Amino acid sequence: MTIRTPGMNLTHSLVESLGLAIVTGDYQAVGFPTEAELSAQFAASRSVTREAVKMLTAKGLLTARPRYGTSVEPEERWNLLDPDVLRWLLERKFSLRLLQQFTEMRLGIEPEAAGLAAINADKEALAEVRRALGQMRAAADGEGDPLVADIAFHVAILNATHNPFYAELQELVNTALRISIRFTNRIQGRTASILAHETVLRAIEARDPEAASQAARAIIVDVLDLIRAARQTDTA
Amino acid sequence: MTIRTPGMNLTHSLVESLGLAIVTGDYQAVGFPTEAELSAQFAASRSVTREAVKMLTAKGLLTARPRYGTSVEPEERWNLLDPDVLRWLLERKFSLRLLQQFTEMRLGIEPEAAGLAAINADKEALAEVRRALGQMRAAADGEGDPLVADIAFHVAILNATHNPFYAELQELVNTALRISIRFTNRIQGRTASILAHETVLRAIEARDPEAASQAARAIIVDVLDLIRAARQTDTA
DNA sequence: GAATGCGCAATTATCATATAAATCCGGCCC
DNA sequence: GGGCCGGATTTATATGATAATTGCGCATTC
Repeated sequence: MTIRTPGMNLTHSLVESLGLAIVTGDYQAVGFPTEAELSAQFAASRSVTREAVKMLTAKGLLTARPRYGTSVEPEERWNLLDPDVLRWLLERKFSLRLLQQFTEMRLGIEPEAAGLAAINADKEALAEVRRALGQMRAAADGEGDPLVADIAFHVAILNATHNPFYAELQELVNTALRISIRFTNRIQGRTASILAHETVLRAIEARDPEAASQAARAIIVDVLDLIRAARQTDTA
Repeated sequence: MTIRTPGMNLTHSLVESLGLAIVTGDYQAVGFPTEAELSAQFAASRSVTREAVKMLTAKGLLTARPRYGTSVEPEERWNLLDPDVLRWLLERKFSLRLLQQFTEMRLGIEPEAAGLAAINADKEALAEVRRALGQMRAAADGEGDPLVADIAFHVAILNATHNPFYAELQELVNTALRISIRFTNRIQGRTASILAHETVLRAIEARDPEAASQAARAIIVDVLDLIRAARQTDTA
């Protein structure tokens, strides 16, 4: 617990613990501990407790009012796209429903990003995408982690858009892919289709937004169908 | 300055001032004031200053280390999709480039959302979309604010997806639309095309994702072309 | 008996001060 | 020249006190 981790001070560790607990649903909407209780519980001073609560407030997870106390905000107010909140969401129990929602989001983002990349990508950005594809090929031959390579490919495309809002979604795609691949591997020994990824790259290189978009979309639709099928049999 | 605004305490007001200043670029990467300087500058105690800095840290705008001081994070680390950060971005000087990036983002989000809405929308969500379209029609006859109605329409579709990640982007779409419409009105007396919006609604009602997606896309592509044309003449 | 206003109490908000920890910088030692 | 050490600066944490906010119960009034 008291491991000395650089950049991991007491406040930060409180934020992590509380954030994870809140997202997991450990606290009901009412009855969140008071400052005094939290301080006692974590053996921290009120300053630290208050600063941690403020950080969680900034992420939309908490709200505090005098006399009333601190309480968990309804889920609609959470900043789901905040990297921390997203990570906490991932670290809690696996959920097919959540994975589907992640993936539906990717379906909006990535095809359009690929199209935009076909328009905007410069030499360096293109090189990065190529490098990631190379890593995927190497991983297929047993050299390197296929998961890392796959993620690098998708992230490289987001960056190639040169649009900061798409770049912002790296975290989401990263998260979605990690649990996605964990899931698809469980279903079948499927490895990421290198051919499909190569098609995306070729379209971007050819400066063909429409084709890039279609190719990227195909990859995700494939995954989404798997997930929907799995949910069907789960609930059936 | 000391207006008693509910839910607008000293810490919050500090967060607003600093957040806006940072996003506007008033502070260079190095040379951000120390806690002591900030406290003096805003006539607040160190606790308040520290808590404000923590909230901005939680949004990715700042970072603090002992001895080194507090400094502004590079723009890539900002949580651009945080509602507050987004709002500060809007409140700073108008920029065609930023508007284009907002709109490119909408191009990823909204068509897919419309498609998803065609699959998932329930009675209530559909009614909300219809209601917004009604408001747009009324506004065209001079009854009510057309901007509000237009935004309500787009937001209603995001909610109709029943996917919390799309719902999360209400703020972005809201922001983008507000400056977008301010801009398009400046270019020409164009009012939002009710026909185009109606096409989206009909497709959703018909449970036709493909058509809904296409129709939503058409609306945004239209705006994007305007913006790109304007940027062309600006830089030419 | 119901509505209204008042005051108590609980909780966060703010302030003030003190101490600890981290780390940059300069100088010293080898 | 390079590594080690100490001082100084800044944030991190602790602590205690006071102010502001507001839910809730009680009394008061009609």
